[in-house]
Amino acid sequence: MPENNDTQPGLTRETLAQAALRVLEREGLAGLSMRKVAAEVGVKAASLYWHVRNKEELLDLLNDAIMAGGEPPPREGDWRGQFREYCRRYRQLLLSRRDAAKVVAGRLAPGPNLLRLLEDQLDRLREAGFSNADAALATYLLGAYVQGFVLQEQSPISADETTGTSRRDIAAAAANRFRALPPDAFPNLVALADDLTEPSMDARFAFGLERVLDGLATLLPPADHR
Amino acid sequence: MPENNDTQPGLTRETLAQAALRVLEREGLAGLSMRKVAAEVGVKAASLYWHVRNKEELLDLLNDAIMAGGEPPPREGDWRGQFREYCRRYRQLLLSRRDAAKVVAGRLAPGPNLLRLLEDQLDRLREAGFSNADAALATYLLGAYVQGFVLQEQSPISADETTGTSRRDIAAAAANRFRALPPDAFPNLVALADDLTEPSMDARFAFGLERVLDGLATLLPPADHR
DNA sequence: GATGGGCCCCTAACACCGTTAGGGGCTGAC
DNA sequence: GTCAGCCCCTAACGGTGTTAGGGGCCCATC
Repeated sequence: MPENNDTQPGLTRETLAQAALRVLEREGLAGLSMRKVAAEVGVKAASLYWHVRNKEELLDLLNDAIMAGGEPPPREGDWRGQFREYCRRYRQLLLSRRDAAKVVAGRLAPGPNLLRLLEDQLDRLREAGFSNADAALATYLLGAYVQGFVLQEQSPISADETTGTSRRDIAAAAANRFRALPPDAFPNLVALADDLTEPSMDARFAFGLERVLDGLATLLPPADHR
Repeated sequence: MPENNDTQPGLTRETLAQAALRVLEREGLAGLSMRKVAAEVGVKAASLYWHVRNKEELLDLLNDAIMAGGEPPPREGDWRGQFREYCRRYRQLLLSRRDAAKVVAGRLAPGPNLLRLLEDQLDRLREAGFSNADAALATYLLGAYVQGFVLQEQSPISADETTGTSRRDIAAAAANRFRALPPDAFPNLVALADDLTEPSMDARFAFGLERVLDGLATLLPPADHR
């Protein structure tokens, strides 16, 4: 009653996924419950089990709904620029949805939208000159890095938008925590407190991304490195 | 009563962390509840809140208890061999504990054991010739990759030891799923089905790891690359 | 010796969770 | 008219994190 009743078919798995997405944005992953998703579509919790085997399956739908926002970058320039942009977009996609990294992270079952992106990546990697085996393994590497990075980035402590503490403040606080360690036991953490905390998340991500791309470049004949 | 009552102090945060570790091994992260951890130390759930602010804090303790098993590799050979072994050990540490990746993944708060390992890594990276800034960023990169990888590796679908399905079987099943896709929409997934599913997890991890190490090597003057 | 205060655990309860059993309308086909 | 199917409901089960309030026990202080 309080929410949507769109077209005739009443309740689709697609409608459910969209509702789950809205609940996720509003309440976070911990607050996403069957009852809330049901209420979002104007229905009681038990009714969801007609459309979905269990919550895990709903999370699979949610996962695919998140990946639906993924748009491959334009196919121009060298492979390196394309994949830099690819990873940049993937990170932004995850950051744009609350707790998206946690939803996507442990989920092996690839939905249609992930398959679409995977297919496109493989095509570009092969065209760039990578062997079939290297192309396949490269997609795993890129996915693991981006997901692992955003998972840390999106962790609750660094993403509290509630309080007025800016990113500069929490970085400074972290630096002070490093500096306060016993210098004889942790000389490097004390000395590098600024280096560890000062770079922005964008800079940290870009650093790792360039290293990964460098590493992939060594698989190509030297002429194609860029 | 059913379980431990060791030394005098009765119940320490350390004792609690060890109990949580045992419950995690037995029931998995989803089955780890305050009540079960309490029962493991012979106490009722509400009593835990004397020692711990909430479940999140208990998970921080658990996180540190997992990281306590991390042992830095011997300090011999070139930096590259040392960090290859470092990441190999980190992966094995996470794999050795049920759901360890999920526990460790989103957790920013570094416990003493993580600080100890971080300190050691920074020391080796600086000694290898990396700048302070590069050393700091390199630790983030290595952590993100290993955690991201093991998180996928340890995901429930790939880690069902209950059924008798061997790893070969589930790999073959995944390959068949790729091959069954419409070939005009997913030509690369169909063509590379074997390349995507055949490599063992060890091989996939090693591939990505070598790429990351290659990428880090480019930051050093060419003489020090190995 | 009595008294108080910290420590540490308890019972009871609250609101919420995922999931299942069983039932009831409503629609379209035969 | 009847039957099957779809789709939703109420009610309940056992489990969850967390809090309120209370009660022993030990040790220091008056």
